[in-house]
Amino acid sequence: MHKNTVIRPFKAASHRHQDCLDAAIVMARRLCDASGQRFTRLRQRVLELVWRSHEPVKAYDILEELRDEHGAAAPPTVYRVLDFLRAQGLVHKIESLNAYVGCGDPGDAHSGQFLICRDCARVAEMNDPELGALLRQKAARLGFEVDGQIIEINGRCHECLQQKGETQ
Amino acid sequence: MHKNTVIRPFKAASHRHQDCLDAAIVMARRLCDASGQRFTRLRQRVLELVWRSHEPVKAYDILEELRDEHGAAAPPTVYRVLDFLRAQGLVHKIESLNAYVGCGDPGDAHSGQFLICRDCARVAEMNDPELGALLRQKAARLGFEVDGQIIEINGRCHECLQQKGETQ
DNA sequence: CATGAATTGTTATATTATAACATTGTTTTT
DNA sequence: AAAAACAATGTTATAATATAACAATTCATG
Repeated sequence: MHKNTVIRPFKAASHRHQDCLDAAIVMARRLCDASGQRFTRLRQRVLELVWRSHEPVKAYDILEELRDEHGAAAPPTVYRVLDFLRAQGLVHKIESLNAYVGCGDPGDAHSGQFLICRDCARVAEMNDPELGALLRQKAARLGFEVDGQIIEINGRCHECLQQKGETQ
Repeated sequence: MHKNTVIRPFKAASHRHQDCLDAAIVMARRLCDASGQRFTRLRQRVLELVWRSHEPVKAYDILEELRDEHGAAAPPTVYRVLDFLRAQGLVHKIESLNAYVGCGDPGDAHSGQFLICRDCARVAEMNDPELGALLRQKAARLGFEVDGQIIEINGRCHECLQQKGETQ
């Protein structure tokens, strides 16, 4: 038995998303408590918004949402909280989209390996040690020492491939 | 004998960079001719600016340079040319930096695998088929079909690691 | 040299992100 | 509990990155 490398799968449309959200919040609170960080109302709310779905969320969408429910709110509010959540490993940035997703396995520090479906826009996360190891190995051949990597894979998820099969 | 996967190496400080530049321009002209695209003066100038060094170049830096030498020039001018050069495979975008680098092997369509030195800011490019294959394999396990990937590796290049050893 | 297509110019604006400083809230010390 | 120290958030302004929409120009080609 080995650890599953898919730490944030493509979930069936029927899944109970509230469970994803709840789990993320519980875990976040636990990690912040453990590391002496404050999991404030604002930070929780932003994390909830990032976890609103399995699609990446834009900073300004979060901002708009906050404005609706919370009055003021300006860009720094959102970016600061996102920076905090990223520093805690609770959220990843998808660089190629300028958007953010909840981490599928916070607590285990990692850079993330993302699968981005071009049809449904959902994002899955892997954390495959073989991939990381191979990358480090290839880099090491050039004398390059790896700190972290950005891996974002574009394509089509299983579900969308099936639907495509049906209609075409 | 196998094809070298390092298609844009970290060059020694002493290398004749003019050769890099010349080679890029010659190759670009050849490829554009072959595919019936026009390698205009503007396109050549932007490509030269991207190849000004082995560090990624920002769109607005190119814009400023164009303004100095060419009068007008507005953002769309630069972005359009960059889009053209990317479409021809002559230039890659480094997503995590919002910056652009010349492709080390134009003509061979690929997404690129970049090594980014956090000390000297230079970028090397690999195109390792094993990496691509492993990624596709891992993705395929989830039923995911890969179109392209973004791989950007942060760390320290050989040269900077050595210098670090000297001074610390 | 007229025409149509591609390229570039121009103006305006959208999107993403940070700097700098003020205020509020929370913990710690006294 | 008051004061000090620190962390978090609010506020205002602006920087950095990118695109939309339409006009003018250039260029191959008939």
